[in-house]
Amino acid sequence: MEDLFANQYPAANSKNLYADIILPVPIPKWFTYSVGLDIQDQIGIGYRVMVQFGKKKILTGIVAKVHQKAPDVYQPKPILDLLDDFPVVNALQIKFWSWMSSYYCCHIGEVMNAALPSGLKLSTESKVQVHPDFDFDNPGFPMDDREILLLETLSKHDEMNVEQFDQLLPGKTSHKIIKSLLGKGAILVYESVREKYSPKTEQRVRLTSKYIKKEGLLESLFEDLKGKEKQEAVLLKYLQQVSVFQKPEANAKGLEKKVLTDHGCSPSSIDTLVKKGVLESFKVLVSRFEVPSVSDHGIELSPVQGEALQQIHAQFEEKNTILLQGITGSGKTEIYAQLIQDVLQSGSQVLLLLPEIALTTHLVHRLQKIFGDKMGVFHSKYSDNERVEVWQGVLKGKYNFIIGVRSSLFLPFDSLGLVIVDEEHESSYKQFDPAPRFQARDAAIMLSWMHQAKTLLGTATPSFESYYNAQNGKYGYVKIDKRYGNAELPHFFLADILQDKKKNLLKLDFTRLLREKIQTTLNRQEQVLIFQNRRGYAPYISCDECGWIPECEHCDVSLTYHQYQDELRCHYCGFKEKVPISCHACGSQKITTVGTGTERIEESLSLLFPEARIARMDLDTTRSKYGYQRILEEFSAGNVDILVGTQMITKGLDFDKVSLVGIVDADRILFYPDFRAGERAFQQITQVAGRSGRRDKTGDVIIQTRRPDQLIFRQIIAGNYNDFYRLEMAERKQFFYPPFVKNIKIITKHKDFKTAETAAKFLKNLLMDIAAKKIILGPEKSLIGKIKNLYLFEIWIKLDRSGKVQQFFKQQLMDRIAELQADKRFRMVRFLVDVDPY
DNA sequence: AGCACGCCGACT
DNA sequence: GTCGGCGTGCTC
Repeated sequence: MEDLFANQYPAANSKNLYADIILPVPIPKWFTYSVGLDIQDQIGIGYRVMVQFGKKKILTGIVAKVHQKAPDVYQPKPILDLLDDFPVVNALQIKFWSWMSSYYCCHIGEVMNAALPSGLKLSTESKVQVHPDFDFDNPGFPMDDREILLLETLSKHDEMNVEQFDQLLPGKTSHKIIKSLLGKGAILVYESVREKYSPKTEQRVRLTSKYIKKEGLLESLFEDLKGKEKQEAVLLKYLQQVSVFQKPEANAKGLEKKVLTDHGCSPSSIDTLVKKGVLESFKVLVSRFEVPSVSDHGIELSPVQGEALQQIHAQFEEKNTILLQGITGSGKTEIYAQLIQDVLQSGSQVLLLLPEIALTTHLVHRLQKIFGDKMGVFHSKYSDNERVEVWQGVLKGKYNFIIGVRSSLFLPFDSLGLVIVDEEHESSYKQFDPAPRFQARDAAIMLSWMHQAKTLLGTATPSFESYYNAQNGKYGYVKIDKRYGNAELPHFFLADILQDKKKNLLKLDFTRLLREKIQTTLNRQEQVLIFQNRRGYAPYISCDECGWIPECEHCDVSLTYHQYQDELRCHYCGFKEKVPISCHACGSQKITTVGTGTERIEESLSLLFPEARIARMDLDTTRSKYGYQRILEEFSAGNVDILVGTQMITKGLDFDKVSLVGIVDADRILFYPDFRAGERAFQQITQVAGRSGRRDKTGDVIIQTRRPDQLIFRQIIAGNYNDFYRLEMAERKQFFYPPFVKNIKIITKHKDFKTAETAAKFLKNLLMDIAAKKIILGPEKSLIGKIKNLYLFEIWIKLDRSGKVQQFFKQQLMDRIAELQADKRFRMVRFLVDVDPY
């Protein structure tokens, strides 16, 4: 197709204004378009524009920069349309995006994709129409059956989109036919933009004003309605719900139609009254969020909390970021609430980041009670329309306090005063796929700095990075080591799995100690949490005769057995298959499950404690929007005695009746081939242990392990973070691990093993030449060597911490990757760059 | 990432 | 012959 806008170039160029546009394409370039005279006065940073990209594609992008520097090698295309009266994105956001793209080595278009709710990203679709000049009886060219079918279908509709034709005709033939018909002038093809966000509306009715203004009219109306019982009922119901004479303004607001129909009024009789001019029907825009009532719950701080708050205020005088280490149950929520209130009163905005799992819990409800409709919630399970509404809410100043998951960093804040990152150690703050592969805690600190705001990192078990920064004075540091109301820390017990096994005391993965403790807890009518960080029934199944293990066809992993659906599943690509009846290698029928997942734990518990009510919380039981909430509510209502779960149960559960926490297999957490394994084990065990015992009760924690001699257990039990930190840090320093170096991981991905490997080797050689203080490890096959039929190789880079070195190296790195991708051997290789990987 | 262009096999 | 495969180059 020819360039439709070729004739517009000269006019658009006459005043030489250009705009750099961020487009949602993964191309590491800026795209400069010319700004037409008609929009030159209006256009600015953050406006959405429509541009032609390539030969026919129309995209919406965001203006990143307006300038007068003409591109010297090409003639820019004009901006087709300015879509907004006000910018949807502010200059600070653009700055934040561009920081993120350069720090995390990705394209700014990818950041934009992550940042904008897709409701704001207008897309175009190709529409097809019969050409107005086309005459069916006299087409002027011979038509085949498919062309006739297509044209006939098309003439029955005003317009159709290309996807509809794909359903009409088999295969991909429709595209071809559309093209040929277009050439013959029988049809028109054009791009149409569609706004995806649709506001929610509500149908309401009200009494027309004449019945209120004119006395007696209503009485005579009832006369007229005699015998028409249904209509009479509608009217009576309305008058009962809305006191139209006492409060005329109430009538103006009307009544939701649904209220009438819910009370048994028929929709048709309502419509009749509307036709008669008695009622009038109208639509109003409503929010998708229920407005919680603000109950003026004051915030009350205990002396310990008050003391911590004082310290925070004092340290914010000098430091921009503070690490608040408060043990589980020390009441960080109240401190947050007080800080938030102070900042809101000064007129600034506040962002509170939470890991996704913690977002449905009581913390949100607590804060909602205090801050009411000033507070917006941004959840990852929200629909796109809901996200747009939160976005608009921030933009219009309806919400000045947002509590949300990591993507809420991208909301259009213009004057943040405080960012709080709760559970700052949580590894889910790191996004891996897709790019941008950002660490939300670190990005929050940057965002905060751009707003000249303060950042508070809260946790019971700090990440090594944050603790290190607190120790060396870069961050402030405040510690609370008393539980709220002086509740005591739980008692820890180590249960030796191997010992019990030898003595035949291990039953279905449970040691005698854990079984006995569960029983006594149940007898006291208290609740139990059982932690097992592995979902499914069993990690894998295996043939007793020859040891054959079913593996995924597309990935380099064994399949996990899920008993509930009686199938084998790949946790990496979602592949499923029926459980084999006999071994594929030797034909034996003796196939048994190996290892233990949450499903199996649930089953074992029901065998060991048949009278107990047991529930399970893991990815499989919480997929739906309110999945977590349902299980948590059941648990907190006391309808469940034992809750089994993965790390999900370590977050935000605050239940008074939990007095026992059991960790089925602590070794699974500890012995993991990763330098952070120790740190993670300390955090996870401490976190889950913190769920045991509240207020006046002291809880118990049972850790089952094969290696009770491990030093880390003693440190966890003593709550001695400091000792643990010191020892672990010495090791990290010795072996060049973060926070002493900056890690960058590069993954090459390709469908051939050899190509993926060679690409990685070539890249490594190129990287060795970069003049920067670094250590390069690999390439090595990834831990999981193949995922979704793509082979994976990894290169690890340990880089000097200085900002200058990092910036230089990253720039070089991206250049070298571009260089390699230009080589046709590696064209199909994907290079993933992961800065500060987990 | 899409998408069009271009050069080779297997069918009416 | 042509239809349709996917290698390769480009997008302001």
